[in-house]
Amino acid sequence: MVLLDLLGRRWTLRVLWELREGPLRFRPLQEGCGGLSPTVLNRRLAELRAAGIVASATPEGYELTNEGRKLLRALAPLGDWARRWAAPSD
Amino acid sequence: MVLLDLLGRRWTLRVLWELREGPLRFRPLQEGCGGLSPTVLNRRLAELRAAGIVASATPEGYELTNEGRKLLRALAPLGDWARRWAAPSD
DNA sequence: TCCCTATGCTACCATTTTAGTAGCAAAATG
DNA sequence: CATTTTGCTACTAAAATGGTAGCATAGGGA
Repeated sequence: MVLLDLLGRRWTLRVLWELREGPLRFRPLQEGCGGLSPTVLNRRLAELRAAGIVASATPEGYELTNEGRKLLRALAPLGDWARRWAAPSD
Repeated sequence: MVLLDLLGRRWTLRVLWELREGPLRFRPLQEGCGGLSPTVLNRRLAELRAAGIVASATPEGYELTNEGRKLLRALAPLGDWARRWAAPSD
């Protein structure tokens, strides 16, 4: 599972998550991720761009490609699970 | 997303993946993950047990809890996406 | 009993990854 | 020009991971 290797890196999933509602520029994205270092953010962006999941910075900022949006949709059930999981009263 | 923090650690997703078909003992699990160090495997197992996703070693070995199985099902669309993604000819 | 194996797990240290801060070059704005 | 914002890199320290060895316990023969 090459995918697990890519997604199984710190901040990768989080970056995708931050981009779920539209383009973001470098620094807003950085802050959205809780202020991760530009070093790592840039590395993750490079990896995600190489994988065709995130598009290079347009005038609007970084955004998901079509593939990226599909990936995010594939991740949706995970979000549902997480909500129930975070609520121990269920 | 606390979940992203947990899953966004090396080998976490992989460990879940390895346990998808049934219980595994420590060393087989280690080998299934490509020979990751027992240090990290043990840490990941501890985290997953604390999260209620993996059950402590029974006589059969480690296995997913009900929650863990649900999580794996939530991860299934991800696997589908990954297959298409890994095949650029699609 | 003793020996052998397998179990889960920890100690130790080297390597890799990430964090944290500063700062650069290019483009846009005034 | 001066200023701001852009994406991004350099640098060092901290943290995570990798790799190997080994422990304590439990079980199974001889």
